[in-house]
Amino acid sequence: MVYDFVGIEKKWQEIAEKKDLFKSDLNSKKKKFYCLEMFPYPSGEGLHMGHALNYFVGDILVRFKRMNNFNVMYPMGYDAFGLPAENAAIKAKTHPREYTSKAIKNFIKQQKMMGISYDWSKSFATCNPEYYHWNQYFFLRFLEKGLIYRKKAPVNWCNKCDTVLANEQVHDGKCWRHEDTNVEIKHLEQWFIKTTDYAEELLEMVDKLNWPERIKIMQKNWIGRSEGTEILFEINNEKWPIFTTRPDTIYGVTFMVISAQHSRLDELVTDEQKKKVEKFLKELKSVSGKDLEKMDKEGVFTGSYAINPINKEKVPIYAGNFVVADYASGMVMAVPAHDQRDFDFALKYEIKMKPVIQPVDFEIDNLRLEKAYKFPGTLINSGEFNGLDNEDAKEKITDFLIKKKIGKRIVQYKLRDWLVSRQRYWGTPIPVIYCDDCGIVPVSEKDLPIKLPEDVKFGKGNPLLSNEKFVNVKCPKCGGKAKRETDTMDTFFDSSWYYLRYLDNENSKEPFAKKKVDYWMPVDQYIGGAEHACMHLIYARFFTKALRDLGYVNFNEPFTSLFNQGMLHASDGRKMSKSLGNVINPLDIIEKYGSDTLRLSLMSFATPDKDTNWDEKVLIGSFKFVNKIHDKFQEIKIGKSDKKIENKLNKAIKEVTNQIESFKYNLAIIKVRDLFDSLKEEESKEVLIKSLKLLHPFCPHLSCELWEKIGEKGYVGLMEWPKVEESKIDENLDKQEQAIEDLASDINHVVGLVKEKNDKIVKKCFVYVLPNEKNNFIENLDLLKKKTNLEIEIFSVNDKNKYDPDNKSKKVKPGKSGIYLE
RNA sequence: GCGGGGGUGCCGGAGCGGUCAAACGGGACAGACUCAAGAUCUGUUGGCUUAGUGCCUACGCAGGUUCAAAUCCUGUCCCUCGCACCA
Repeated sequence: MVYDFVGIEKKWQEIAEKKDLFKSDLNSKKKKFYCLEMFPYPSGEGLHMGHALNYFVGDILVRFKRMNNFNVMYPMGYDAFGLPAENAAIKAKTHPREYTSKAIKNFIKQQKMMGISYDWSKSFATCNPEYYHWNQYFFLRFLEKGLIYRKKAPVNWCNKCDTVLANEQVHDGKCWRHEDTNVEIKHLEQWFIKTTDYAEELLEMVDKLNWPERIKIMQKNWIGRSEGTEILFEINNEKWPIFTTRPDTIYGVTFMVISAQHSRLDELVTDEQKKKVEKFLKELKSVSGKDLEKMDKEGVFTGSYAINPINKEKVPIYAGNFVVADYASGMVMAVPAHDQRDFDFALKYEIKMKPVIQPVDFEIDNLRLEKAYKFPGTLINSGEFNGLDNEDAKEKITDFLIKKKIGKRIVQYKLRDWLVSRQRYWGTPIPVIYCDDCGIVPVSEKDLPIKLPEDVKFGKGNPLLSNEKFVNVKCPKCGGKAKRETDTMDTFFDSSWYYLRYLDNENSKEPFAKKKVDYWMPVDQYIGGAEHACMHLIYARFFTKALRDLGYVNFNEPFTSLFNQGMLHASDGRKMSKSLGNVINPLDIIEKYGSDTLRLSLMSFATPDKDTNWDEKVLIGSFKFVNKIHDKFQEIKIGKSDKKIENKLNKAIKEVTNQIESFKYNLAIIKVRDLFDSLKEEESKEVLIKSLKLLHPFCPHLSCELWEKIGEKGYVGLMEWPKVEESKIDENLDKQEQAIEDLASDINHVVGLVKEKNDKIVKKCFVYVLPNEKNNFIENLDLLKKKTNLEIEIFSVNDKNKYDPDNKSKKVKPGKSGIYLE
């Protein structure tokens, strides 16, 4: 009978939807399990294979958890704001809202066709005012709390996006969305969120998370904690703090470098040097258009000097391209003898070097240095600290500076505050009004949501500026003329708390009811790609902590466990992308083979966390299997099962359970397949029921169909997961099976030899076995015949009437039978 | 440069101290079924050797630890991903 996967899959999808089978239940007595996949960005292209992989990983787990008596929350929504949609809409000459809602409809249709068991009643899209209302609400709360502030700062600007970017959105000096576009530094006044307030906690709690190690490492590196000393250098009678992790080298300072982007650079530039500095800054801009990687360390003398507080030495201050403006104080003390960057710079500009650490194995003082010496040693040229071990000296010198009130111990982080304003249309309007008299005035809460106006002109610059009704408002404080903020929020703001909104998505009074969030949160299993390690996953963690401190939630971390599915590349090993023309659309596969086959294939050809290349061949094995068992169940008789299958079944239950729990779906599928391959034409109802339950997470539609076929009622996916019956697991049965395998393999081997050597065609096989083993072979005679394709006769060695012309029964040992062929 | 992950048979990919010439799938070859094809089922698929044995060579390369290594350690090469002048 033909396996009509299209009809079967549609049938069961409709049943699930009509009966609302996957609805979560706030009042359940069961243990809760909140499973979440990173919500997609609905593009016009529809779902890609990576989405499919992501959702299958989650759906398998969820179906398994439901069957294991968990009250499951499994929602899906759409990260619908954002630049790509805005750009795509402009290109298609349509409105972003229209473009997005079309894309979302398409996504939903595709996700339903995949048979993912979401509770659709929880869904929402972030571009709707019912959602972004609460973005604005939280923005105001943060503003109130001092967690959001506005400042002029050197910010990253992408010319293609026409907007500023957060630090996290700059990869390799390029825009995260435009690999070919260098990010420019602009000095602009922007909104920032004080993520750095939580740097320490974000770092500390990483270790407690059940997340992939590499993600944790990436976050730790991103947060980048380092301990050091802040030292006050005197410049033009003013104290300037600088940060160093090497206070032990302070006597070796021969110059200072201030970042070329430093906001106070001007103060240091003397009139004589002004032209040179300006020239340098100009050149710097043109250089930034080239390859940042190959950029040399360059700089220019500012004309000013700093006084080293420890020895009162006067050292020149340079402006340099290699100093990061917004890390620590944006200026460094340079110790060319012991830091490679400073060394390179000093060499280039012929600045003197002064070694202050004496290595153990050579005389540094008498050597012309070829590179900086960065290793341990003893202090020299360092006044009263001479002779100290340098590690020791770090402490002693810092203590000394503290005592003199010219230094302190501080901790620095690489993590920057989160720049959240964007000069684009398709995002949440920032609820702030600028009044000439009152300054920055937050929009009153009762006026929320500030709706994104539909009527705008797209072109150069922020489209919101084109709607005067939106822009020109009265000041809420004084009633005078005022202008509305036209920047919108970074869409990462939207995705920082969406997991909370699912739990109460229809609430119009508050972002969510605390009671519901208390029950469901934190997310027990989060699933998504690794590309968000240092963006979404940091923002969401930050947001949770901020909400906790504002009293909205009572937990510390949003995502207890995280699973990263591997990257699925095209068959040529390259990224799947439209421009390369190597994209495989999951829908095409589903139409051709069915969603169960796609799921089974994606999950069985490698562990799901491994990066893989797509290969259409992987479908073949799964498709064969699915067809095979479909056919098998058309004929199957319900009756009795033997001990062998019960042994296999129970072992499978045990193993599959463990393997699903550890995401080793590929191995679980092997066991399930082996089990189904072993089912005979007649099996007991119990065996069939349990087997179908094991199959269900991997082939939800087919398992339902076969469930019905064997006369069972209800939905398999809501039945209880089978329990292992240890008493039915019998190692002896495995051994017996192994004995048959071994014998068959021996016979085949010898048949081969005989054929080769004597050119003899074997017709019959006589087997001599120990009396206690004979039964097993007799019982499995058919199997032996099948495997060897021979007539077989079995004799016990003590059988006096046995036919044994070559006396092969002499060879018989326990576990080893004699064979005679003729 | 720093930090992750990885290099396994014709291919994809398990395995992560002994039970490993290495799960499972694909492919190839052979056989059964069939008028025939497909599907299905069975077997074979590193080399030599052998009436079912024994040996050799193998898990990127080179060493080492161990009675024993695909599995542990060291070095090295290659691929891949993330961060990148953070003082």
